[in-house]
Amino acid sequence: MKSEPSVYGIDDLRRDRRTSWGGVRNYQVRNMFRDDFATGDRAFFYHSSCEEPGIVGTMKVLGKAYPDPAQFDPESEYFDPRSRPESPAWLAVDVQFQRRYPQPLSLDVLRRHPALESMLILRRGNRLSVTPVTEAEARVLLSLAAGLAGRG
DNA sequence: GCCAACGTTGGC
DNA sequence: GCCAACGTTGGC
Repeated sequence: MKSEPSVYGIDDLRRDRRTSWGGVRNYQVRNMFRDDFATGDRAFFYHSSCEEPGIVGTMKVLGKAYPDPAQFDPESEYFDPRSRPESPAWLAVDVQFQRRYPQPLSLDVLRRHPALESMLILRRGNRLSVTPVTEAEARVLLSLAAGLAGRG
């Protein structure tokens, strides 16, 4: 799950302990929230548009997706006048802070790893702020992350 | 339903 | 700031 640290980063999540991951206005992501997210799922936190893009930690999904309240709030930048409460267009999920890596798993490192070659988030032109990670990819990422800790 | 124009994203 | 790449929009 991708976010710009200048907007909301891993340190913000660590401080808040948990947050509503909303404001996503993309139908593919909406569908993933709706169909693929389950309580207890784990997710990687990715920093984009920053000095060192990469995976900076992990979090846990706290429950099923629910209507993103911001879509009904005219004051919100995520307001969607076409959305109706009886058929909400956009969803959000609650996530809980789990871990912050001592240093980011940099985009460079991720790109160099053959086992991560087909990860969607690394694909050129990827537009999705939430992308699936396979079991095998997750294992590789977690072991790379474990390696980071040692270098402290 | 097509498709060009447009806006946004994100790495560099 | 640039630019490639994509999703969305809207005219037809």
